[in-house]
Amino acid sequence: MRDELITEATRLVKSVGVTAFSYGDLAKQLGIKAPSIHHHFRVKEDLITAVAERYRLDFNALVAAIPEGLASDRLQAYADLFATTARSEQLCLCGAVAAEWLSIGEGPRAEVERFFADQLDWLTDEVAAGAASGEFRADLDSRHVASLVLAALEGSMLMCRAGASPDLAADLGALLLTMVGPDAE
Amino acid sequence: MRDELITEATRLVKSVGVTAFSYGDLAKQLGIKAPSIHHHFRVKEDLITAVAERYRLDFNALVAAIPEGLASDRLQAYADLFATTARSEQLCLCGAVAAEWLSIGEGPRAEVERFFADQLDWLTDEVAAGAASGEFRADLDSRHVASLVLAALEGSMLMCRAGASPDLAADLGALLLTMVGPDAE
DNA sequence: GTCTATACCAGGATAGAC
DNA sequence: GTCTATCCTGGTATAGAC
Repeated sequence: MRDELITEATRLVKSVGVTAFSYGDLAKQLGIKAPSIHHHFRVKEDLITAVAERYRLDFNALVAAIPEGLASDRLQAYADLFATTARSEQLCLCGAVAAEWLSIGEGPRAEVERFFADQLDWLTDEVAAGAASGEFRADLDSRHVASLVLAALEGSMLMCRAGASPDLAADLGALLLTMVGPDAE
Repeated sequence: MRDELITEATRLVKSVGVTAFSYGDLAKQLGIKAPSIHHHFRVKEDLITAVAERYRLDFNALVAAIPEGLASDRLQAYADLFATTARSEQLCLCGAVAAEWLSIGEGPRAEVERFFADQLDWLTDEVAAGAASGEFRADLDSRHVASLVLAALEGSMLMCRAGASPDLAADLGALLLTMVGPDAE
């Protein structure tokens, strides 16, 4: 049941946001009563913290499962992870939580910071590897490029809700690969 | 007073989000009582709509005031508009509203869509002009590049709250200019 | 145009029975 | 581990006086 609560809460946060979802919503979805949730998560902040932690771990597992190969293929696969979320009209969980930064507690904040740090680390390594192998242009700072990729993917999910194509995240991934490729011009 | 309400509500939404701010918070800041606000905005959705509309118009005015010159200078000035917001630990108002898309009404949604459409139109023209003049590489689709710029700037504000440098938005602007420049390699 | 008073509802959280 | 009952708080909104 604890797992199911986290799963459903994750879906709700990605859809409506942290403040806007209630224990009542969550209980209704799972066929239990709201106070029962307090047995598993004493206060709402504990639940959000657990949600963010599991999201980070699950996401890292998905990233780790990206097959070896060209850096460009791996980065496109990475962008597609976000594109999947965007197509379902949801946000990256950590993006949604970050948007309400001042309304959440310390626990969730620490998890979200860790999520972004993990993503930047992975992307930085990947971009650096592509540059080292000659697959990408070598005159750019890897960590800056990594930040650009992550920021663009997070932002694209916001824009998907406000009229942009559901394929925006995937398209931006492809465009970024063109731009970092050595065949500019 | 109506103007002051919109000004203060804008600040609150950019800081804590739409759902998390109340008429009570707003009233306290302005030294009046919460019910007085209903005289100016019958329901909260009306206020959010007005906030989003004014933000869009004001932002468009700032963009229109960017001096003529090189496309790269103009784009960097554009990025700096977002960087200013990021440095104050706030979000783009429309990014914040978009993050709570399912909790807001039709009025605010329409305004936010118009905001993003306006930004994409301006950026697309600017990128196309830079490409036409030889300032930027010409093999990229202007509208895609425009989407990338906007998504990256919106995303960078989220990341600023979660540990990223306050200068991230400005840095990404500079990086994007390097990447679209004709001097790749 | 702002106030007080108030209605009304919803959310978070606790206590204690089963 | 889930329930019912309950408390408290805070939020939106209305009515009507000033």
